[in-house]
Amino acid sequence: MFRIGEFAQIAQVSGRLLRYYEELGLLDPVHTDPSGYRYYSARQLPRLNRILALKELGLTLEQIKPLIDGEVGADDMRAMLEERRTRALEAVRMEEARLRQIESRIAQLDESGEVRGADIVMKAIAAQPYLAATCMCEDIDHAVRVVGQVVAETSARVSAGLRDRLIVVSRTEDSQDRLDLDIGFSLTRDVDRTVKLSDGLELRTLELPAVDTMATLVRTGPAWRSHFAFGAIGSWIEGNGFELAGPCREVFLDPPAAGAVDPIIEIQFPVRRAA
Amino acid sequence: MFRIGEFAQIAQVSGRLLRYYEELGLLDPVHTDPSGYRYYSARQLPRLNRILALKELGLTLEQIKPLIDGEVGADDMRAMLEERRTRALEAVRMEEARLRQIESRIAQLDESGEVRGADIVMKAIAAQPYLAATCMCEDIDHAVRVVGQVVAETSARVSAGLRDRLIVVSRTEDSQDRLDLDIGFSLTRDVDRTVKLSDGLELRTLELPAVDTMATLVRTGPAWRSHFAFGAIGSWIEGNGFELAGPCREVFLDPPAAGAVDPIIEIQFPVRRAA
DNA sequence: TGTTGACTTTGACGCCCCGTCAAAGAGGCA
DNA sequence: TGCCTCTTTGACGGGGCGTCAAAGTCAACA
Repeated sequence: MFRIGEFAQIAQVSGRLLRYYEELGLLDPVHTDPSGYRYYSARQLPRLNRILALKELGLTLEQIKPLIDGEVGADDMRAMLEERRTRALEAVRMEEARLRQIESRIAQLDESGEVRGADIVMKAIAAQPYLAATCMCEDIDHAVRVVGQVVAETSARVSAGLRDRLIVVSRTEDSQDRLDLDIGFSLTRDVDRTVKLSDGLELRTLELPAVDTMATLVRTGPAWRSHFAFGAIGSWIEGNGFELAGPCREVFLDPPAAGAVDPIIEIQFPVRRAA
Repeated sequence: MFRIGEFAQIAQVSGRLLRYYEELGLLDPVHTDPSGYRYYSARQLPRLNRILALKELGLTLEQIKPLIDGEVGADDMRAMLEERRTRALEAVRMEEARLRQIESRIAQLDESGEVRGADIVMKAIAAQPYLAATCMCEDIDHAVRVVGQVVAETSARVSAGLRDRLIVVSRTEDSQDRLDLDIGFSLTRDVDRTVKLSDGLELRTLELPAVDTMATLVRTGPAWRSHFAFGAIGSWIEGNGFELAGPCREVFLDPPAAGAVDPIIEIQFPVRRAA
């Protein structure tokens, strides 16, 4: 029979923990004397160790309680372990991703003295209805002009209420010299209609698919500077063990009406873990 | 200018989080009207995203605060990142170990329907002074007799106060058929003396070295059953990616005086990560 | 102009597993 | 008897918000 201090020392735990486990009904002392002193026996060590071992597996004390009381069959035990395994695998991957991100940033500090892509964030984006015109543009300036045209004509022609935010989707490959774009607005309601604009442009309803892992970066400034943002996000994707998984999007978050003042644009790249 | 709900939706965070960050001084709304409504601008997204990105790296909000306010130079930033990298690496290894343990237990359930080695726990053991006799024993029975002899003669001959707990250290290799043992007591004080016992045995002061990673298992029952416990701990070590790193110990936790009643023994194996 | 109904406010509690501190009592040694 | 160590109960804290409650605001529609 040991008092709590000695027992704690043998088991390499704190007295506080033993009291807490008693409170939870996980491990009662074999005897408590009238003054309140707790007494433990060496024969309780296997039970305590079983608790600690299960805790190591990542189970909560709540989950451990029925397990050590033998109130659970092998099947339930298996199910719990399988579930824990899934979570643990997930945790390993998350920690590895975290590690890659940290190392990527250290590398950036080392080579440039500053951190680019400091504000790249991964999100999940839900599917959304989309009313857009498809257009092959010669160059950036051409694209900017078409965007202005679409904004102006759409706000005039399309009834209010279903317009939400201006989005440009770019299916452009690096190798191409022309830009393959969709230019239009995401919708708040699911509407099916077609709108003809001037210069042969035509708005059609499409659906922007959901993307679970979307690398996003918010930038501002004139259009020709978007080049830098794309570069940053590209090296971030590479440095963090991802690869491109679809066409990128540019979401205009600020007043899309006034084309003059610096727009705020969120660039979105669908990505997946590189093989 | 967005109200909190819309801004939260754009940034894919909760309103609660935005209020919390304001409370911490991480991100103030651009404007708060007399009724208390908060208003945010799209231009605050980069700042919010920077916070979120740093949080992804595992920094605490406390640490992030000076970083986004630009009150920290590149050197301090580097130091923080290096420190985080160390921690992240550690976390990866811990999660991997956890995963191995879980999988090892699932495998045990699959092949035997029960979990052996359920109560194996890793501890760090500090160095401790040790007063012991070295003895080559023919077999287990011989060892048990010598242990009884050492216990009886030591408790009679050695002054009280420096005796603590009976420990048997076994340097025996699997291939050998004789047991190479140290049998003696750990000491509470550092004493240097030699004690002669009968049958040519001699107690000398040694030091049990500290072990950082010690796999331990508490068992009870007669000596010949220790075989099973050793088997369990052996397969645990293998199944969890460790390997043996030194002589094992048996620590008698119960009254070492009475040799008859089932002793409670903690078996300790020094281990290291397998290469 | 009133009435919804959706949104927002502050405030508080909860979570998970204890570490840590405080004040007061108990046990053991000189 | 005095003193020192150990133990008791009780409470707070922490990290990063989620969640609920009660009350106030806003915009749209009848």
